[in-house]
Amino acid sequence: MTKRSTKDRILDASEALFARDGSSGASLRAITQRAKVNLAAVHYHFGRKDYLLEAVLARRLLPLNAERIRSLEAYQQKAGRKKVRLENVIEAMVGPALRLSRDETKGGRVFMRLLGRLVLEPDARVQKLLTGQFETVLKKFEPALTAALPHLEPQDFFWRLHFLVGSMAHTMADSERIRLISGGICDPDDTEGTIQCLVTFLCGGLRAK
Amino acid sequence: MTKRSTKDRILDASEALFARDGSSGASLRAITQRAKVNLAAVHYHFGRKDYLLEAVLARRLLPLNAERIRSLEAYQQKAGRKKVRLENVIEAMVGPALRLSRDETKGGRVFMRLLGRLVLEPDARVQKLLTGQFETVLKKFEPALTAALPHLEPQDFFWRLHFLVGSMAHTMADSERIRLISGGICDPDDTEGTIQCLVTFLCGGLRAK
DNA sequence: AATTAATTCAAACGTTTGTTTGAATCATAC
DNA sequence: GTATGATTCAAACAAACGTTTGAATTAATT
Repeated sequence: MTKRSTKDRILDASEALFARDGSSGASLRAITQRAKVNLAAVHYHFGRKDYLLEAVLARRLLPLNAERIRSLEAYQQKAGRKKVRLENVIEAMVGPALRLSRDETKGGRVFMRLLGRLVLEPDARVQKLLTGQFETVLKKFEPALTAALPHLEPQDFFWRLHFLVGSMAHTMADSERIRLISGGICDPDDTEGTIQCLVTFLCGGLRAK
Repeated sequence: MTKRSTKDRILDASEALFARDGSSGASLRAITQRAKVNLAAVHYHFGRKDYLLEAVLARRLLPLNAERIRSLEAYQQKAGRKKVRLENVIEAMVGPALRLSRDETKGGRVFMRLLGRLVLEPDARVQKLLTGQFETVLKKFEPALTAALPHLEPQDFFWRLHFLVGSMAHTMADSERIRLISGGICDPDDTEGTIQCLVTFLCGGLRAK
């Protein structure tokens, strides 16, 4: 077991504490203490607390969105000249995110909770990063989505996309509440089952008259 | 124009700044300055910062959930011995919340953004208040929901309820993003249109095979 | 009008915050 | 092995934080 670098240890600890306590609630002292690292190391490697938060975000988000696009392109290749089924488009969109949210070796739940919190944080730099990433993904997905939903007017299209994002974000960010309110009937650790359930729900909603 | 009481001014300012900066990011000094009130007034009226946050929350949440239940009961009365249509059950659930989220005289957008942030905040007291309120509402709605969705297995039932909450919360909390990503096509200020669009989507998702 | 209670106020309390500094330590290359 | 650059470290910085205090002021009651 080779121990992780200072930079990675800081990123891991930041991810956990930003997620738990919020970006202003998590102190650099708590972070460096958890990372077993000197306080000044944060400023040496990342410059400022703000930049640290951005680095935490980018580390997971860029690979995630790359994976989404890769997955969509795989479905498109498999469909050949025919259009991709709605179920597959949606799976390419929410599948990678949900799998990441359940993969503890890559931040998993912790990162998703952080992401959920940051969506509503009005910090300008964070927002720019988030919406920039979202628009990149949307641009890739929009043709496949409109093709699969030809009868949907633009207004309804965008609204339902908005609702989709809400369901997805909530499912990724808050994985334990469902276990509680369902009295143990639902198991958020069953990743593929959750994805299938979510895709069914979303396709039903997207296709609704 | 009779000016509002100290207590109300503090609550209003807290609501705005908690929503904008988070519960730890908003300082009591910023709050009291905005409320044009002495710093110590917060501790005099609310005791501690934590209690202030709870008071902000309770002020809007208790009336909202009362209104939800009242609305459902109105639909039940109108339906007589027949069961209430799914569309109406969902409208009773999301309608009052969305109307509140668009009513600027009652906090409106500001409160909903705060609510969205607090859902992912693990503060024990806040969580207890939130889940307690949610369970009260769910207990009232569950019979009507299962009656309107008789073929749904319990597992799917709870999952879809979870997805519903996500769409609803996201729509209430983040009202301007939709305008941006839709290029102005969608108008979040059209409250009743948004409600109808959301109800349609949710019913489609809930009924999906 | 006098007395009591409720409220507001300026000032200070001790912590904790993000950030900086300059020396000490480590690794690498010559 | 010595010089050079990268990294770590303990210590300190000023600023901002939540909270407390006790006197001043206002409102309510007798």
